[in-house]
Amino acid sequence: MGMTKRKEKAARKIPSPVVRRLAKYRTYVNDVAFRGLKWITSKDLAADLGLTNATVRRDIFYLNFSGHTNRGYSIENLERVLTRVLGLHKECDIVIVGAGNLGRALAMHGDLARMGFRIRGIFDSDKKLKRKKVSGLVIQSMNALSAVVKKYAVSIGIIAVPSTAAQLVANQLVKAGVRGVLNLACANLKLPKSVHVVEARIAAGLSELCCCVQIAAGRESAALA
Amino acid sequence: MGMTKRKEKAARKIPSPVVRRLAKYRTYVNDVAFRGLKWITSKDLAADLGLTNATVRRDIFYLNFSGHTNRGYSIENLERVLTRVLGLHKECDIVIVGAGNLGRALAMHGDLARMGFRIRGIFDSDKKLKRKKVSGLVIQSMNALSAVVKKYAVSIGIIAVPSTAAQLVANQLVKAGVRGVLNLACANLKLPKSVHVVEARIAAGLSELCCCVQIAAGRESAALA
DNA sequence: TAGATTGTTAATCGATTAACAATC
DNA sequence: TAGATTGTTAATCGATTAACAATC
Repeated sequence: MGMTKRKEKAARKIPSPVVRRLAKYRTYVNDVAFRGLKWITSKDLAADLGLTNATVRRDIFYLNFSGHTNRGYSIENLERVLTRVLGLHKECDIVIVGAGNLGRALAMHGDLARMGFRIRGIFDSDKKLKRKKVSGLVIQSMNALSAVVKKYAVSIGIIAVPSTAAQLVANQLVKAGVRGVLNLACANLKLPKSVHVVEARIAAGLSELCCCVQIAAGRESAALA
Repeated sequence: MGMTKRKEKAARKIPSPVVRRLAKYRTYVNDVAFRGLKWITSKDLAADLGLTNATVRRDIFYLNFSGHTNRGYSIENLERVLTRVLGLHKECDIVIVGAGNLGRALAMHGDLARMGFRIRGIFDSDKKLKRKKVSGLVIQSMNALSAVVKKYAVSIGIIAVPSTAAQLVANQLVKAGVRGVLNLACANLKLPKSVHVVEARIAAGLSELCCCVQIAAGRESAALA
């Protein structure tokens, strides 16, 4: 294969807790770069993100990226490496299924465009929405999904339909050929292991918070008693 | 205190990976209850959610809830216990900050109302939106936030503003007195440890998927070579 | 009864953290 | 130089899984 030792090292799989933090690091360095900073230490990065400096160095170790003694990491270079590792250095084609409030909100979402996600189509089974426009895109019927996914080699689909329809839509997306799914619905999707699923956890996140604040409240009243 | 041994056991803190799965279990049992099932085994639950039966039993063990040999768990009772543990047995008051597309989409979101989340206010700093209505609620200026949070003892705030404003809004929510924050923006919030933060991970989730599908694609082409 | 399933402990696995030599 | 900081290994911690007695 002619691969150098160095490349082999870089290619080993990054554990998903680390990937999740890398996305945070990228948001962070993006932000501090904008504010004009040039260098960041593992200590400062950790403090700002609520982590330990050991975790930060361990994570960056996966990137096969080097910092400098006494100065830390070059923000510009770290941003470039993180962007590349996360696959954000090239545009990424996505589709949105569901043109209700949530789907339309995402289609119009500035952050996504800024990060290089290109929305190649928005679909809805509701005939009444067909041919209406959202953010420059014409809403299409579900029949058109497969052709669009193939035409643009779309790798990621966003599910923004009611939870009752989520599994059905997920199946259609997978059949059409997407490799990853972002699920905004409150539903447990059952998909082949080859397809990556990320939950946006809106409803589930609120449940979790509800649980946490309840426990916290209980502790407080117990402490007062 | 007169607490029985049993109660003490139930009160011990549930680790957050477990809480996250409990929310999944609840969605699941809610669904199968609707379909008329009465009993579910740890084996079937695990298979449907992509877990091991050991994990399911270990998790339910935290609930201080008993199943039945040979039959598994009563779906009705499990649903009740999960609902209570997650704090969804009583209505939960929330506010939404940001009345853009995303904020309005959430305000109109059926799942949240169905789960017992009561939206007590929607706020935006944009004067042009003031007094407009969303889903029966009048959009209010940020000045009104604190009074509403106090009046209804709101414990959770949803951040649906552009990422540049997220930290500022988070600070305002915490100052107003919320105990938990659901963050829909792509920003790393820095808040007191006493405040629980859950990330909806829309942009971050897409990054993660982008990273995963890219690696998967690389593997495939490597396999072909 | 034999088989299925739970409840619970102990073993395993993986992620985080501590430690520290190397370096500037 | 002394001090700060990285890169990397080893130790620790916590979560998941395996195992199995108890039970129906």
